[in-house]
Amino acid sequence: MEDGARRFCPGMIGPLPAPTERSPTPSLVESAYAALKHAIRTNVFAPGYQGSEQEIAAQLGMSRTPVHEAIIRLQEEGLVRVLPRRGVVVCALSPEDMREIYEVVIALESASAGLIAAREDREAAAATLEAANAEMASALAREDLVAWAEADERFHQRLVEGSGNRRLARIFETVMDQSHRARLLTLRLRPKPVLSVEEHKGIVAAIRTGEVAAAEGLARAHRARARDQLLPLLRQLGMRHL
Amino acid sequence: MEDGARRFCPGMIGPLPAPTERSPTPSLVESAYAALKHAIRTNVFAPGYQGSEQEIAAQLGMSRTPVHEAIIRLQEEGLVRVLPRRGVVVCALSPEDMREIYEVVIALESASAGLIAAREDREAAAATLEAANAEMASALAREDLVAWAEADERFHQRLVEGSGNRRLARIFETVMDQSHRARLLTLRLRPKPVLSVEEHKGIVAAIRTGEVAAAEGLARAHRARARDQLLPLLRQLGMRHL
DNA sequence: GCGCACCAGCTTCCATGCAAGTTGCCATCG
DNA sequence: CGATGGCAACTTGCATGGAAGCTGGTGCGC
Repeated sequence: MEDGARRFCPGMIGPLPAPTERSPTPSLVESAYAALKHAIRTNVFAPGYQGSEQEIAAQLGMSRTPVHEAIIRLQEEGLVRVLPRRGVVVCALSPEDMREIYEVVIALESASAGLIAAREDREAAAATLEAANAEMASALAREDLVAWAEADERFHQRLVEGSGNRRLARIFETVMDQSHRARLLTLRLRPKPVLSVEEHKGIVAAIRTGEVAAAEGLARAHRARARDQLLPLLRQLGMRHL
Repeated sequence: MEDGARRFCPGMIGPLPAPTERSPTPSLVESAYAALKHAIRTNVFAPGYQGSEQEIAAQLGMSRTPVHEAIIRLQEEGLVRVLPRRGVVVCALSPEDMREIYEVVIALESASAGLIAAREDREAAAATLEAANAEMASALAREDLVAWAEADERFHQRLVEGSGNRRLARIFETVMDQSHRARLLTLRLRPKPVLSVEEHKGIVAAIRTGEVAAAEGLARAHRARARDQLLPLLRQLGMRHL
């Protein structure tokens, strides 16, 4: 931040989060990965953005190698694509992509809800879900859409983490990373999400009573409704991608 | 294979598939990735195997860089782990891991079966599924367990590909790669898989008639039974991992 | 005999250089 | 004026060398 000569250009990632901090030696690859992912998630690198590793490396103050390796990871996660000898581009999402993502999310979340409902210690998970849901209600009452979205993300994150299945949670996280931008951008285009809190309550209730099938069904219905609300909106807006 | 001077050593991957072939320039990274993945899947690199990039690079006849990048991809897929400054080790699977994998597979496959059953062109998918199932029956009649396993893999692969959801199929493939070894090694320990063909027929029938819920339920039940057959076996054998 | 500090060897991490391939511009020709 | 050939700039692919760090063994002290 204090590196005087550095000019801000469109698409600037900024220097490394904390170059001089005493963290447990995060490797440069790790830093580049985190910075790039953050830049993509927050739309600093918009979909379709095309840049060279050289240029990104310069912005991050490191050489091409760690940037190259970070990009390989991001490509594996479906966030960017490397065009050989042409540069790296940030992947855009078509409505078709969003449909795919919703189908995967529905499968994972409903399975997770069922798994939690079948656990002995389901009450603990239910409590943390309820807390996140309360934050959503509070944010909605304050008309704070950003806080609502963050709490909603927390609710769903805890829903999959509560399953006790790390693989499932990791896959979910990857898919959600892909669609983060889309949710962010449509946040203010959608009708106010008043139904979510109630539907979440239903899921939590089914988990509490150990009704596996009900928990699965409600989790699925919740996402299906959200999908049916979002997809027509995207198509209607003629969003070819993003 | 004919490259005379090359000696076979334990854990030898073999030289690149076809060093002089006129393929459309598969990059060295791609070659290394494919070779390593194959070596892991076929147990040439057994779980727990620990080696250095240098050594692998020498076996593949390339420098460290492409090997390093291939390993990053494999790590992202959960097949290996890089211990900084210590080398790379092939991940082992605990019974716990297998439980996780089955849960994810059940979620993805049942969703996929439902999606196919809801498609207009479900008959085409049903036909290819039926063909794979016939190969399974034939192999079983010949007592050819390896052929049976290959056909079974094809059936399930087509089941997820038929969903028309590329992300779902890719995730499924990654998870199946992780568990390929385990299936391979327990193939001869399990009772003969006589039920599979019949259960597959049930799934295909439900798809044909467009019974979404039935297709989902049967796909789930099929994998759940396989899991309940395999997991106790693994624990019973005291398999701490693999 | 036992424990601890040190050191040698090995490993990945990262920077850099060269090579190969693609793009787009520009001069040249029809 | 339009089309085409070639060249220059820029890109990633890959090799290699130095730096930093972990491990395991060795020798010293107790």
